[in-house]
Amino acid sequence: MARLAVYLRVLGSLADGGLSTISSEALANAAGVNSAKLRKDLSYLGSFGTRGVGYVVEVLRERISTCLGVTEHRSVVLVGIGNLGHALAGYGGFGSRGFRIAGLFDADERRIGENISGLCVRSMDELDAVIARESVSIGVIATPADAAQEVCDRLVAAGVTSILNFAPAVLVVTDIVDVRKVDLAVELQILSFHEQRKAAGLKAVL
Amino acid sequence: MARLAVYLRVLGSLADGGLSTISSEALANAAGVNSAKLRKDLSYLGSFGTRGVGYVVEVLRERISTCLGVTEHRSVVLVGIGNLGHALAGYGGFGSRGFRIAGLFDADERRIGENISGLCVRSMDELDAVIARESVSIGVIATPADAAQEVCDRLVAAGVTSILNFAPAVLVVTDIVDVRKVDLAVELQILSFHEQRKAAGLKAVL
DNA sequence: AGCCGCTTGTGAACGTTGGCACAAAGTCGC
DNA sequence: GCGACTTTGTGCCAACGTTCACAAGCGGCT
Ligand SMILES: NC(=O)c1ccc[n+]([C@@H]2O[C@H](COP(=O)([O-])OP(=O)(O)OC[C@H]3O[C@@H](n4cnc5c(N)ncnc54)[C@H](O)[C@@H]3O)[C@@H](O)[C@H]2O)c1
Ligand SMILES: NC(=O)c1ccc[n+]([C@@H]2O[C@H](COP(=O)([O-])OP(=O)(O)OC[C@H]3O[C@@H](n4cnc5c(N)ncnc54)[C@H](O)[C@@H]3O)[C@@H](O)[C@H]2O)c1
Repeated sequence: MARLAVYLRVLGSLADGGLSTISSEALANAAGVNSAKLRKDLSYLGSFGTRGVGYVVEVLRERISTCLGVTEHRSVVLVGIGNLGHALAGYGGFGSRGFRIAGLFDADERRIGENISGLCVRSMDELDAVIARESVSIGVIATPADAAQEVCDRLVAAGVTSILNFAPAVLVVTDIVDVRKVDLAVELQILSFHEQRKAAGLKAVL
Repeated sequence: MARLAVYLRVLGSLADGGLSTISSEALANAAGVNSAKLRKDLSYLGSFGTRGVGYVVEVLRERISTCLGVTEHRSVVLVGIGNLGHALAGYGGFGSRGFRIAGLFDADERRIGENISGLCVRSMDELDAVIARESVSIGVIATPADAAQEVCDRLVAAGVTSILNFAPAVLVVTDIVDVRKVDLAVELQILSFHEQRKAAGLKAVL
């Protein structure tokens, strides 16, 4: 479930706030979901809440972390260090969530060697070696759409089994490989769709 | 439905490729979905495919565009011009999908006046005026998580009714406002979760 | 013109997800 | 120690999304 990750993030802030236990009700509010749904989600991981009190924040965090598999730090490679790639490479949110950037790669010779917050942009030739050496299982694609499938194939061939794709392209992969895509334009169009609906509703009222 | 936007994008490439009609089967493959699902999606917009032939690409594009409300160019404002904000501001994908960036805003005085591909970073003081003047209905938040709710409130107060949030924070809003969030860490954790499952499955086989 | 094959549109079955509501269980106060 | 209150865990149902399967409709071919 996608919501587990959100719970984990909220629990993080709560732990920083010094709270040691929390009820499903409160956590559900903070995460923006129904409390019953939250309890059902947690019940998938086993039952370890204390009735009448709630959940111990630390225990819960650890349990969810284990389930998500972020206890052992996973390595990711980032391919395509353009506009977006730079932002991702410079983003601190990777490390704090249990992910390590094992390498930055780009096809453009001029970018190779560039240093971004401690990491050096590498040539695509080194991709296979780095993936094998650091046993990378996740690849992030931030290249233009035309190159996405090609890069994807290379990543899969090198042993990557999960891909996060920012390019507006549909990737075809073996079914042992998981692909998630983030498409800004799609998100905006969905919002636009709702705007459209709102406007239509308004007209209907008049 | 979120998939309409994907269909539209795929149709765009197909139109560039010179194709004039397409069957649900082919379009479904290109978009990575089931053909029955695609037909059902399209049937929501009315029935205008030709049996035995398929859909006329141009008609379909126009119909979906109208439905998504991207025919009239929508304006968006972008708040928080840091790492990510720069990438977004410099991204060409907005204009080509029917969105116009009406303004870039940041709280940091040092960023104000900065020029990013033809757009000038403005002070937050001008936010309300720009939103009103250009009748902006969509706001994009790329500030740190702490500032997200505050910025969100300002956007809503100024008249924005749809928000795309990149900050890892849960926003609370009136229910006339739509919020979509893009959270990189959550995406990675979901992939990590599947990796975990794969590893567990592997162990079960042994 | 009539038949044939292809493709759409949709009804019905299915699995999944979300939400209510309540019993079980544990804590806190007295 | 006991009762009352709080909160979890879950059974049940409704709604939604997905998939299959097929009849109806259209174009092309003869
Ligand atoms: N910038 C954004 O805000 C944004 C938002 C959403 C989606 N996207 C998408 O993300 C992708 C990247 O966007 P961008 O703005 O960073 O583009 P960009 O052109 O700035 O960067 C693309 C990078 O990919 C590299 N590249 C090209 N072909 C490659 C290959 N075969 N192998 C390895 N590297 C290769 C290029 O050298 C370049 O550095 C695009 O598909 C874009 O549509 C960008
Ligand atoms: N960089 C990434 O790849 C990435 C990926 C996913 C999510 N995010 C999230 O996106 C957000 C921005 O990331 P970033 O890397 O660009 O951070 P950043 O620190 O580089 O940029 C944040 C910008 O927001 C501005 N800002 C701060 N408070 C503000 C306010 N109250 N009003 C207006 N502007 C304000 C700052 O001046 C700064 O320019 C963060 O929440 C981050 O977690 C970033």
